[in-house]
Amino acid sequence: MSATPRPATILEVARDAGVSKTSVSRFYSGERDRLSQHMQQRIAEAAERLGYQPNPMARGLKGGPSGLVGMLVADIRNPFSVAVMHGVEQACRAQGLSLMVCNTDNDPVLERQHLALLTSYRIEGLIVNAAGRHSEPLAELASDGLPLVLLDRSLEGIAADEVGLDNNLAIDMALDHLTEQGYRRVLFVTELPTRASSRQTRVARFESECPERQLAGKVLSLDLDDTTCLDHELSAFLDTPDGHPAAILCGNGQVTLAVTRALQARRIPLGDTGLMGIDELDWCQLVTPGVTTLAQPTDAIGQAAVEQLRDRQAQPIAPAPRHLRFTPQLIPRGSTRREQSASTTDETSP
Amino acid sequence: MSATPRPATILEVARDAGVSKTSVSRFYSGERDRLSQHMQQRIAEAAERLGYQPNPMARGLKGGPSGLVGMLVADIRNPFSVAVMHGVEQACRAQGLSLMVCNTDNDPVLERQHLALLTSYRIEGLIVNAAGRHSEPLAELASDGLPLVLLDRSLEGIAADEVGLDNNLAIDMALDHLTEQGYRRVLFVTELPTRASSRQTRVARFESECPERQLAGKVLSLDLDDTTCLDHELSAFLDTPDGHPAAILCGNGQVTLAVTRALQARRIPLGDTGLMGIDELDWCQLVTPGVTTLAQPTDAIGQAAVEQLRDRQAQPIAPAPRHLRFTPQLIPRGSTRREQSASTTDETSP
DNA sequence: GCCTACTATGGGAACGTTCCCATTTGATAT
DNA sequence: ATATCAAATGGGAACGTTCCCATAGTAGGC
Repeated sequence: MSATPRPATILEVARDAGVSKTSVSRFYSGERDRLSQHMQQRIAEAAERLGYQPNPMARGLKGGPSGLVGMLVADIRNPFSVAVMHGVEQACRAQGLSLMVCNTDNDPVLERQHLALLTSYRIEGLIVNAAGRHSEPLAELASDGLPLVLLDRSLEGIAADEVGLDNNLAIDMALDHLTEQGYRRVLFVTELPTRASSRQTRVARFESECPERQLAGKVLSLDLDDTTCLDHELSAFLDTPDGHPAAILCGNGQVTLAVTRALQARRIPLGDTGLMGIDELDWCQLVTPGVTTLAQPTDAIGQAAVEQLRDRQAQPIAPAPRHLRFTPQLIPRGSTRREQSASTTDETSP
Repeated sequence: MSATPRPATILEVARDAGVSKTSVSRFYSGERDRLSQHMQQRIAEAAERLGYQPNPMARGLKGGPSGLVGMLVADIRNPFSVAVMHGVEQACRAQGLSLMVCNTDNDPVLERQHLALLTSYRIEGLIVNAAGRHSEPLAELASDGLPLVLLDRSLEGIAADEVGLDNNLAIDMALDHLTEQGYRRVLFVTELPTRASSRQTRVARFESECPERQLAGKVLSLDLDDTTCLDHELSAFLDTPDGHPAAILCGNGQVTLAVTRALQARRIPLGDTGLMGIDELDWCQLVTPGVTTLAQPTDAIGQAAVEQLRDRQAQPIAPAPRHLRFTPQLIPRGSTRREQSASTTDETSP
């Protein structure tokens, strides 16, 4: 109905309090200790009266700190990303920072566009969960000195802090668990590893560790949109029993979902054929015997990312990139318990 | 390493092109038709050369259009919210708008805070999926003339556009389906309806429609954190068989998750006891016979929200609030198919 | 030829901050 | 006393835009 009533400005507060705008500015720029008690009180009162709130636009124009942190998420519909984002949010809140999240939908063009938006808003740091192995604009930003944290992957030619799962450890834990449960053949299903370094790391570790454990390991990397391929490869793997119990290890939540669907479509009971996934999901305990997972400490990861940003900001001269690797938590469930499917009773007795 | 190289300004472009900054400004403010062809070309070239990009801060300061749309999400971990958000994003992109999303975590204080941030960035419209029934700051914003769209709920004392599910229709469809499948007793489980109007609408419709269909309806509203309450009430409902087949209707995805967990903990097979949920989720087809759902057209809802915003922006004088109600899609699955377990009316089987 | 009207351009004052540089105190050291 | 210094405050020039209001030219109507 009415036109927007212009919010109070610093000048009005200053007039109302009978002081200079500089003092009010100081009051709001964390230089309160330079002001006398008396002045602080008068400013606080005037500001309260007028409902004053600093205008970040004007602040940003002049080059002051924006209190803004940007976050680039490759796929907002990935529960892992959302969970980490939640951790990031909490940490930002605790630090008095505001978070601006952009979803790139795995599209480099969008990424570029959002990056432009974020930088134009003078973000003080950027947390990236990007697609791809390489990003020109990101590299540029990093070399311009913008504090940067890479989530769950590294990017070629960018020396930035990295926060994520300890991928080697995760694979080791998964293989240990599967070995313990008596599986001797493992199929590692992952999305295209060319798209993310963490996937590559996992694949590499898987390939080097399987022999160590006398496991017959095989890697299947695919585009999740192509479901026929998954079906086909799954059949190929499962239809050559060779007497050894087989298990499938899924590289992330999306894969776990796709594989579980495929298995269910072929009416393959879980447990007998082992199933294990990286990333814990809502439904993992719901689908029949439960799906064993390696849960990532998403909150901790998000929080650590913000902390890294702050550290780097505080440093006058950029320190060497640090890599933080978190330990996953094994949540064992029925999908990797063989004894329950009593058909194959073997060496291990209760 | 190096200090951030200051991006080019409008003045530099103007100098480089040998024109005035006003002309450059016009070039970027959608007034190109006021410029001669020759001038347009020169500006375009100079801008290209210098990699110029308008600074939205400075633009926002002066009061120009920000091209920004804000979105307030009550709970980012709710897949429904994320799905709608995705639709909103797409629509914004198509319109050349930027989206700024804030998660309020169902906290009024946070909501207030984020609202302040968004308004300070001069958003041109706001899409709200808020917690609570009433919001002072929101009401204020709305009466100040900010285009506002309420997602999936209305707010007391706010006359804004609303976009969401046709709740009455949804309840009708659910009850029709359950009746058809032969269920005669229905428990409607919902989160606290005091928190959202859409929940209240659904409850009201449920209560008025059950008698019409000769259904024995009962409403259970609860705080999802309190799992013991759910267990207890579920027992009470299911342990008084009275001979009539019973079903549970879940008010949203979170409830469906909680109820499914509870049922599974008590080893109650689905289908025999009916289960149906509003909101489609990843796992609904995975958990054993499949969970019947009413899927919301989330993309369409998100897109409609942005469209509403644009419409309202275009209108010089605020039109009467419009309410857009979408039709859900019934996805029937095993959890509401009785005949399959019709052989045994026995409830406690291994 | 002169007034008006319109088109294409440019100058400069905002917008609300921050921050550099005063200026005004009062205290302390010489 | 005077010089020095720190603490407390204020004035005013940026920051990069937009937009109001000139200023030229150019055309048409009388």
